[in-house]
Amino acid sequence: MTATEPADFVSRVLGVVDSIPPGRVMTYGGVAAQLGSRAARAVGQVMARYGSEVAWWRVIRAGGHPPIGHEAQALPHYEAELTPLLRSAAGLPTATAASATTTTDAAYRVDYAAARWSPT
DNA sequence: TGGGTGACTAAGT
DNA sequence: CACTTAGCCACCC
Repeated sequence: MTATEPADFVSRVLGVVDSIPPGRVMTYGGVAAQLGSRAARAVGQVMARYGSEVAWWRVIRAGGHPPIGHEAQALPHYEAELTPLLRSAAGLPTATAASATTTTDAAYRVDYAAARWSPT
């Protein structure tokens, strides 16, 4: 009921994410692009609310960094799916203290160049 | 109905 | 490559 149908964006985003095969990753912007929108942030919001039911770890940011606040949670998932990963600084974390401000601080990164997947 | 937030992106330094 | 600033879109209260 109501005018807004929950199957507008949420179901569509979840559908695309669920459509991503194991060992592959897609950026928020890529998922949003499949929906015909550029609301990469909205996709992240949907994931935060309903992502619990989908492979959110298969969805990463443009730079190849995993979702903020969930890097440690996604890491074991990537290893389980054999997703191509890259160690920060070629294996040795710079350990240059914490960035503090926004952005990530993950000690690893996803090889989006090799794991990026595009829908047929 | 309106305002604020955010699992983002791109460009510049 | 990493950090900073500005822009955009959809969802939540």
